[in-house]
Amino acid sequence: MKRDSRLSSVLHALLHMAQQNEPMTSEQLAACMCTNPVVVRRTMGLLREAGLVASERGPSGGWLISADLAAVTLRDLHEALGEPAIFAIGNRNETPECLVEQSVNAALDGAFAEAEALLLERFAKVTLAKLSADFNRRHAALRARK
Amino acid sequence: MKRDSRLSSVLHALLHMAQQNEPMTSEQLAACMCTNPVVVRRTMGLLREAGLVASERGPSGGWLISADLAAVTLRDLHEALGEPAIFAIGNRNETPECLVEQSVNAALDGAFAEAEALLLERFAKVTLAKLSADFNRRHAALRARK
DNA sequence: CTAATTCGTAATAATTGAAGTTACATGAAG
DNA sequence: CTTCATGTAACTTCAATTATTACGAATTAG
Repeated sequence: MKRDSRLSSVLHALLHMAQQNEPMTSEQLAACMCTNPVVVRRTMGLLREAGLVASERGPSGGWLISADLAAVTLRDLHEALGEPAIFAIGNRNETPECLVEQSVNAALDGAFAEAEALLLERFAKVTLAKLSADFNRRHAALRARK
Repeated sequence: MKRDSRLSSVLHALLHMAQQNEPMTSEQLAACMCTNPVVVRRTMGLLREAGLVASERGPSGGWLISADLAAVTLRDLHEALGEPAIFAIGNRNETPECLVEQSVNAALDGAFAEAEALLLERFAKVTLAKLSADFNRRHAALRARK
């Protein structure tokens, strides 16, 4: 299974955007994320639908953050991306008649549900503002060492 | 990405095997799991390497559980399968030079590590004996209703 | 108005890993 | 020796993300 890295991608993009107040083009974002402008548009388009970013066309256009960094959490981003499947492991058959499989699924589903709940809780506690602050700390630390 | 359902599969197989004390052939197991005998052999082979099951060739051969059901946990099975990736979501780039990406990865990795730890803890608490007992309860309940 | 820029999006291919299939070798039981 | 079953290699299929190509639509500048 290929892992979905869109959450990581959009975070990367948003933090770069947070560092500068001018619109960034899909091309610029694609360059700093080693991907394709079309992929950027597709993914950022989902964030736009959720009201997290805005896009403008034409020269001097591009993408801008349109929400309060302190109010947007990783969970919001996960939801904006359509709540993709979190686990790469799953049941073979979600609606089994076989009683054995029902027992198996019940056991696995319970464990996965707990882990998912924990993950989403953690996501809900991390705001873009915190991540941006974390980045600025790292940046400052690096410059201090030089 | 296709989800890895091998854990679910082997659990299904093991519980069927636990219900009867004779060896079950790959063909029989494949039939009750709607899959292919070769897939069964490949997957069960991993459990054999971990000492959880034994296989015998020739007529009257097949697969047998060779461990104490009360001692084998879901976590053991997960490990026997080679600890496949649990999450379908991940970072784009595991070793980034970009400081922004480092902040992003640190935040995501922490959350995923916590969720994984919880899941594995849960897995470690579920033994095959418990699952088998759970199945027998369901089976008895169904027969009582009829 | 025209040209350049940038997003919007459809359609298609590449990529990745699990699962399925075919084919044949190996070993055990009778 | 024949039959039955596992052991495995090689290959194909399948599902989902990601990448790419191509073109349309909107906006700005001159």
